[in-house]
Amino acid sequence: MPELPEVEVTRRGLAPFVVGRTVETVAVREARLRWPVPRDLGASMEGKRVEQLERRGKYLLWRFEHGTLISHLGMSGVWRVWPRAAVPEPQRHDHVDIVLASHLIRLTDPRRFGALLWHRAEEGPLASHALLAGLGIEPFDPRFDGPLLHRETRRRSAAIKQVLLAGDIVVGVGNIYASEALFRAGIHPRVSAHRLGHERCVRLAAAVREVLAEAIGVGGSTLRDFVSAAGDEGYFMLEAKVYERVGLPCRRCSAPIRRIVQGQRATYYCPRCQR
DNA sequence: AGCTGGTCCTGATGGC
DNA sequence: TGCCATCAGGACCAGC
Repeated sequence: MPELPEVEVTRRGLAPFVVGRTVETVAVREARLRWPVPRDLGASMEGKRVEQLERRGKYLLWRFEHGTLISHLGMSGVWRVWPRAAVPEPQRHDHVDIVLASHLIRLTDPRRFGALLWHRAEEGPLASHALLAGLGIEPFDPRFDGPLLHRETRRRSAAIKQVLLAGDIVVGVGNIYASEALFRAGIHPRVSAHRLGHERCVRLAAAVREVLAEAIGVGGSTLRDFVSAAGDEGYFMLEAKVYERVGLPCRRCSAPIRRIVQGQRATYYCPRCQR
């Protein structure tokens, strides 16, 4: 399940092969994703140079002068890089190939929760795109801190776990790292967001940043294998303190970790360390 | 077979 | 009454 760290590691892995390169051809062979991949994607990109590869939340943005390829990995999406001399036969869940001079970049997404859309520059600023406009602040933006989190949660009565996941205050916190960040901050996942005091918001903001940064570090250590990653290990995870550890002893206090369901999603926490 | 999950969408609810 | 922000639930999928 790609969370922000996976997307960021993907961005760093792809960038050397993509930025400053010109797209030769695009093949859309399985257009069914969350929304149909535009058939004329090739016409939009072929012969054009990728200026930058950026990330906003969990969206990966291929910036061209005249537009942007907006990509989301959903639940199971992976971008892989192949030398053109060694490209394997397309498989069932291979959706799109982007062919550059020396490498081919392939999007695979079995569950099809991902997205691949084209935004023309003349439509207006990318940040105003419907998918991006409502996103919260980046966790590594220096403006994201405890006071901001405190201010933004005053009107939110929902559980803090679900407010983190909503992504309209801070982006990039998925189901795994929401549990992990709350454990690190010592906050019970069911606490109403607006009940959190200033001090606890300071701790939670720091925990979110730390957990995500450490996870990027873990994924970053695999970057040297990014091209033709033979192991197909698209995802990675920080050593979980609570995630999927129901019944196991808390690594800090040994109390059994609990599993609850919030918004139809699993949450894990330590009943003694988190209040 | 039934359960899982990230995000968008829709429709309901709440506050003013 | 109306509006806006927030909230809850449903839908989308293949793989186990």
